[in-house]
Amino acid sequence: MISKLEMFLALAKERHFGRAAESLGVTQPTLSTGIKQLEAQLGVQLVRRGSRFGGLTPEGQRALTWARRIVGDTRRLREEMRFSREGLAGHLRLAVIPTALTWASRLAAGFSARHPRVDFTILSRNSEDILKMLENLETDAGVSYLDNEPLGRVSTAEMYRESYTLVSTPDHPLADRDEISWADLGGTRLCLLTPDMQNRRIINKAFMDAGIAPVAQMESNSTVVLVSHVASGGWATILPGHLAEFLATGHGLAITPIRQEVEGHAIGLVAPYQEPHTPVLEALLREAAAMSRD
Amino acid sequence: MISKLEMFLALAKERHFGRAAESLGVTQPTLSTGIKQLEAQLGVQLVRRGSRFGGLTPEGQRALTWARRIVGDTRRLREEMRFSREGLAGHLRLAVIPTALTWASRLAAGFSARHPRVDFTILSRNSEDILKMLENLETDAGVSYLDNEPLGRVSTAEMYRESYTLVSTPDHPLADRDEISWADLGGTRLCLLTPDMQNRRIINKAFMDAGIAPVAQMESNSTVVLVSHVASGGWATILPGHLAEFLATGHGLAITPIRQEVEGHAIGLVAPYQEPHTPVLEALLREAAAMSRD
DNA sequence: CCATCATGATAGGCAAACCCTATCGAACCG
DNA sequence: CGGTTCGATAGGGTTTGCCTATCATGATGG
Repeated sequence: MISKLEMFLALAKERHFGRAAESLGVTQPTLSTGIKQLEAQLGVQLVRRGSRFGGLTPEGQRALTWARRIVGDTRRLREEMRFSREGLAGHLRLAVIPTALTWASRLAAGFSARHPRVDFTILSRNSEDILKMLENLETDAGVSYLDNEPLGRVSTAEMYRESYTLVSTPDHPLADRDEISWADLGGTRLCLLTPDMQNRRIINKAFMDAGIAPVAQMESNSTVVLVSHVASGGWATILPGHLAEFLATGHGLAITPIRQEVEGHAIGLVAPYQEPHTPVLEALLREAAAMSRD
Repeated sequence: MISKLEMFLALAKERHFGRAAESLGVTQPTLSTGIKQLEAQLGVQLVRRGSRFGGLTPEGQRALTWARRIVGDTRRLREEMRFSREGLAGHLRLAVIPTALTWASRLAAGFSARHPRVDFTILSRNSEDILKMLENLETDAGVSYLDNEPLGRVSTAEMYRESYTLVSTPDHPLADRDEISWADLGGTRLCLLTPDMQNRRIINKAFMDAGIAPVAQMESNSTVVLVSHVASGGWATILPGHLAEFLATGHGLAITPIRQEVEGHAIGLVAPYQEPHTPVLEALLREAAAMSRD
């Protein structure tokens, strides 16, 4: 039964019988009959079929929600038992927004020091993808904005709050100011994250609130690109303070704080909501919460 | 896998291999190997074994929580698919505190009128048992106090608030008063519910607050017994107003309201918390919430 | 101290389920 | 119309599941 549900999840994700089968390491006929049996057991059609995959039926959509929960909880059960057998050990997958990568790395390093037998995969993703990955069981936890988008059923632990800085070459007209405001940035040639990043949308909003239009003449989904462009001259970018410091050191760049009217957006760990949590997630949430107190 | 988890649930409940097997309709060796396989798959021992069942290990306790969720969600998945196939039809099990039985019956009757193909089992239980039954998947929903005990992870819909009355023979010294207070009941020979019922504990507390000691000379877990004792003469009992009216009519008994200082305890539907709910539970919760507005 | 009982584990055999390879049939594409 | 993609179906070997029968171990009691 559970293996059928896993097949169903794979099919819903891949939207293709062959690829779904391959992703599970079974052949296409196996998956095909598996789905058919699942439909027979539940007594409803889950998948629309023509001569190819035609999407889920409404019942299929509904069943998908339950399947995710059941399969997710089963994996968590297994994981938890493995932990009680081997102690905190295994693999943790983290999906992180680009501007929080240094914090995620600190989080993982700290956790790793305490629990040396846990290893990590850290992926850079935008905040929307992170939520999708949590839903699809493709990541164990995320690091993202906590207060800005509907997060759904998740547990969170705040790690820090963002404040922004202008990163520029020292000869930039604003570079020697102690502090600037968003409005000061009116004519600056900027290099910013792509609009699928929430950070970019926050910056856009800050510009709008200041009554000026954003002028992103160069976009990237990587903060490394932003800073290397700034270093190559003629550009400036806006980054959270901690990240600016990390990336700009050694390149002879100037960092100028931008005045903040309200408290910055909270950033922290996001994990699928469960009662109870597995021991690793519990420990990771504690570790993340501890960082905010430093 | 899921069938193994069901075996594990049955074993945890029965605490006996043979009976657990019987309750599932399999033989004892089947269940025995099933548990053994589950332990092998999870890599931990779940059950302590001597020559007989020796309780769950700590890992087993932990696994039990997950197993309940996984098996419960699987049943809900099946149920929901059945509903999308056949419409609202099937069987709904309700566990109800004795003093709310008439309301539960109204709830079920109203629901039944709207959804004729759903039938009911209504069991009278104390509030503690109701929570246990919800946990063990032995009932689909309960009707109980909402504001008094830790309810755990449940959804609720308030139906009404209790107010108490004295039920007595007309010759009782308090019977002709418009309203009495708890303190007035000092010397009365009372017939009350057993102390495992929360209603009784509430009454005890009311007496304590009024500075008098409860004098229950006759106890029962059935309100029918209470009222029939009152009718047989020489006794009085305390019941929620609605129930007093229902049970006392036709027996020539007097009903005297007891003055209430604060708003009465909320009573309502209690269902396992899930996101999303199954269609039946959704409908039942709506039906229950609607009753409070009448 | 031995006979009996209760309880769970183990062995052997049969049936069902599972998953593979091979193949088919329908839609789509140039 | 020939080629290609995609999912369904058929047949067969292997595995799993469940049953009956039996065994091993403590507890119970005379």
